[in-house]
Amino acid sequence: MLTIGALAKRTGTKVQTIRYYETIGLMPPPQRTAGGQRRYDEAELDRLAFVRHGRQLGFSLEAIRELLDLADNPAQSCAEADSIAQRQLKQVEDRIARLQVLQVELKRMICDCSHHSVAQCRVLEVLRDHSECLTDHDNIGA
Amino acid sequence: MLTIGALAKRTGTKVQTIRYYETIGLMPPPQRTAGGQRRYDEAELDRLAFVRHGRQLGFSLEAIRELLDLADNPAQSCAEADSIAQRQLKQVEDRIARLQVLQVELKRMICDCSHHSVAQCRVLEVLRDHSECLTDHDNIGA
DNA sequence: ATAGACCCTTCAGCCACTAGAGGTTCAAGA
DNA sequence: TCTTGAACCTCTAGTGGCTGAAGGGTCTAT
Repeated sequence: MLTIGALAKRTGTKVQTIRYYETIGLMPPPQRTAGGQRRYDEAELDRLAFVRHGRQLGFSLEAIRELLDLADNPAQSCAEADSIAQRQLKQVEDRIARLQVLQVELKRMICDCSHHSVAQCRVLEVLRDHSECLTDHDNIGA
Repeated sequence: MLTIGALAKRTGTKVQTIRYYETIGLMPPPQRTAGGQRRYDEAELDRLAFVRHGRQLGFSLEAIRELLDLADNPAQSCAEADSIAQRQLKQVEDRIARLQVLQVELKRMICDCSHHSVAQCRVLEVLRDHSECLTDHDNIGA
């Protein structure tokens, strides 16, 4: 039986995060000692590893929840798991594309700016200039 | 004089976001009509455009705040603006690299999984399997 | 028996917004 | 001048995915 700290160490998770997963119902309530401390078994370690690996791949907790449901009912077709992964891949590819646009623009900003005064600083100029704005006004934060 | 709605439209920002920027001190408190509505001029439009462009380039609001301070004091060297942009470029490049790793792994998951039953589903299998875990346990969320 | 490493709950905070409730003001048309 | 209704106002709460801290309790080795 693992303490929460041991489980945390073995999965590369913080203790608080494991408790957080429990409060949102992603991890089941584990056994407790007489004194009220959590004790975990191998099945729970597997489940947490699944969750963490999904997070590393960029899946949202909601997507992971769906995948866990699928894994719990293995009789169905895997088409749904496939489509969740497809959605995720598309998101990742979109993000890469957008970041590459930014990369180009940042490089252009930087290489033109070599320690002149702020007044002619290319970095600030580019940020100020509307005409050099990216046209995509949406989807900022992702 | 622009209403907040007009300003929002011209900068591709939501009205609430502009008010939010004001509460956190990123935008100055604007003039008000007798009835208490906000009215903006061109200088404020420029400032907001600067902020939004910075956001599109992935700068944090804190970084943008620093850049605005620099822009307000144009006598100094631009070395600092440069280094903010350098930091930002490095972050962007890190993100791209990590996303490309995920992209490869997701593609591998998907192309091996063509509508078999969940029991042999590659998507779920990959998520379950420790040995195929990414080694990088940190830096999940970014 | 005691030390101290670990665990518990609860609450607040992070970032960058976004949404909604419930009310007020403005500008254009009749 | 009056009325309509779109746009504005403040305030509060919620999002996702955690993280940190306060103020305690428990477990285990010595």
